[in-house]
Amino acid sequence: MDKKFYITTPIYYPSGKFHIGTAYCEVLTDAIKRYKQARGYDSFMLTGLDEHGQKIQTVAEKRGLTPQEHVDEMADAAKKLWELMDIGYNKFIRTTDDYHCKAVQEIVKRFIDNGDIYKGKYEGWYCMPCENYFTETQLVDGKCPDCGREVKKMSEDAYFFNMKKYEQWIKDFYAEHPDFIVPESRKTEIFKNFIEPGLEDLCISRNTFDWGIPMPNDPEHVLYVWLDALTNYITALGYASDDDTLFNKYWPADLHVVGKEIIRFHGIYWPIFLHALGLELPKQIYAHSWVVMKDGKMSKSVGNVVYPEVLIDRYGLDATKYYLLRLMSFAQDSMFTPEDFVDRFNYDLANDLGNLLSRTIGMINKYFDGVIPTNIKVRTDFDDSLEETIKTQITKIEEAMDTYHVSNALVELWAIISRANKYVDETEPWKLSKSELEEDKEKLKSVMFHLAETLRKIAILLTPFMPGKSDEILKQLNIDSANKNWDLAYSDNEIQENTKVIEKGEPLFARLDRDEEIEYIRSCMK
RNA sequence: CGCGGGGUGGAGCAGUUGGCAGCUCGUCGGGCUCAUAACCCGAAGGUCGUAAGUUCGAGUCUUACCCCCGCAACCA
Repeated sequence: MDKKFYITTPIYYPSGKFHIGTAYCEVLTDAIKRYKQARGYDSFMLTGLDEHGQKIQTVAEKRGLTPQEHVDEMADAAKKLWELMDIGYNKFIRTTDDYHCKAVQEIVKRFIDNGDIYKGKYEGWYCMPCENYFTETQLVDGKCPDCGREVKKMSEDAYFFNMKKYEQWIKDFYAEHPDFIVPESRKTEIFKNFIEPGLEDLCISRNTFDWGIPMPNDPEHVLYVWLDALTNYITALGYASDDDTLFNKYWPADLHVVGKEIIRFHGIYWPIFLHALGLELPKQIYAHSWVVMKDGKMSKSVGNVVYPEVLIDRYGLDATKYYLLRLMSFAQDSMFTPEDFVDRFNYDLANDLGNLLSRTIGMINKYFDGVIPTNIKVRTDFDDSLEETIKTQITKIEEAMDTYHVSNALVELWAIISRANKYVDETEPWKLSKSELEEDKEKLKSVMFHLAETLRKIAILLTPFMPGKSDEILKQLNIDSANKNWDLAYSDNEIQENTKVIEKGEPLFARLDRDEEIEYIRSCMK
C-alpha cells in the first residue's frame, strides 16, 4: 500500500472578497493535509478558482474590466491571501487555465462519443435585466429573486448530460458506500431530495453568454458551471493531457473538502461524471458546515461579514487558524462572536498554552541557568501520569483527525496542556528549588526535563494546526524544529544534552484586553 | 403531509456502537507564587424541547407534537 493522500478544496467563485467562511475551508483542508503529511503520507493539496460563468462576466462588466482582467486580479488576491495564511497547497488551478480548458473539451468529447450528452431545450424563467435563468422554485413571488422584476418563461437550445442513465448505478453505489459522504446527515439530505425522487438530466451548456469553455462540437455554446468546475480535480493532475504523471500517482482523491451547499454536485454529478469516464471515485467527501453570526448567515447586506485579514493582522495567523478550527464543529454550523474569539484567545492560547511555555522557560532559567536537565535519575508517579496522559491523548487526537473531527482533536490536544499545567502544581518545583536534599534536587531536574519534553511533544502535535507557533515553541526551547516527526511525540527522551533555552522569550500569545478587542472586531464587521 | 438539521446546568458546545450526564466560560469557596493578575483543587447548578413507547437500562432507538434554522437543482 502506498501512503499517498490527495486532498482538495472547492474551487471558489471569485465574484467578491473572501470572508472567514472561505478561509475556514482552506484552513481546514490545510490542517488535514499537514496532519497526513506529519503521519508520513505523501500529501498533495489542490485549491483554486472557478472563473467562468455569467456572474463573473456581469461583475467584470460592472467594474469596467474584461472577465479575464477581473479573474486575473481575483486570482492574484486569492494567492496572496493563501500566502498570508501559509496554506500549504501544492497546486492552484484556475478554470481559465489553458490545460484545463483543453482537458475539459476532451472530456466532453468522450461523453459525446459515449452517448452521454444530447441536445435539447432548456426552459426556465428568465430575467432580462439580470440576464439570468431561474427555476420556478427560486422565484420570489413569481419575480426575479435578485432584482424583484418580472421574469419571462423562455427556452433555448442547450446540451444535457444524461443523468437518468446512471440513476440506478448511483443508488447502488451509495448502498455499497454508505460513508462516501460525511457527515451522514448531508448524504441523507441529497438522497431524499434528489436521488430518491429520480434524477433530472443536467443542463451543461448555455448560449446566452460566452464567458466559458466552448462546446467542442458546437462553439456557439459554452459549458455551464458544473462540468467545467468539478473536473478540476482531475485536470489539475494532468488527466486528459500530455502528462498525466500526477494523475496516475494521486488519483483517486482521498478527500474532497466542500461546503455543505455544494454537496449535491459532489455527491451526485461528480461520481456520475467519473463513472462515465471509467475512472475511480474519490474515497470520501466531507461537507463542512458554516460559520454563522448571531443574526444568521454572513451577508454583506446585513453587514455582519468578517474578513480573515482583520483577525490575522491584529491577532496573528495561528490564533486565527486555531479559533476557526476549534470553533467549527464537525457537522453543525457554528457561531462566530467577537466575545468568543477574544475569550478563546485569552484562555486557550495565552493562559493555558502561552503561559505554560513561559513558566517553563522561566524556571529552567532560574534553576538551571537555562539548560534543560537531562540524565534524569529519579522518577515520580507524577511523571508516569503525565507521560501516560499524553500518550492516551495522542491516540485520541489521531482518532479524531482520522475521521476529520478537527475541533475535537484540538480539545484532546488541550487536555495535554491542562495536564502539564497541573503537573507543575503537583510537583511544586519552587519548593524543590529551595530544598537542600539531594533527592529534591534530582526531582527538580526531572520536573524541568518533563516539562520541556511535554512542550516538545505539544509543538509536534500543534504542527498541523499552528505550524508557526509550533516552530516558535521549539525555538524558545532551542530544540531543532527540523525534527518534528509525528512519531517523536510518542517518544519520552528526545532532548539533547546541553540544550539551552531562550533567556527571556516573547509571550507566545499576549493576553488581550477583552472589552477593547471585542469592540475592535465588532467595528470591523461589515 | 417537500426535505434535512437542531432543541443537553446562566452562556457556548461535546456526547461515535443505548450502560453511573461531560467540556470551556461564568458563579461561589479554597490552594499556590514558577509564570502572561496566569496556574491548580473543590462546590453549587441539568427530570438532556414535550408526551408516549421499545428495553433490565434511552441524551442515544420508535411514534406523535411544539419551537428554531437551513435547503428546495449557480450562495464557503
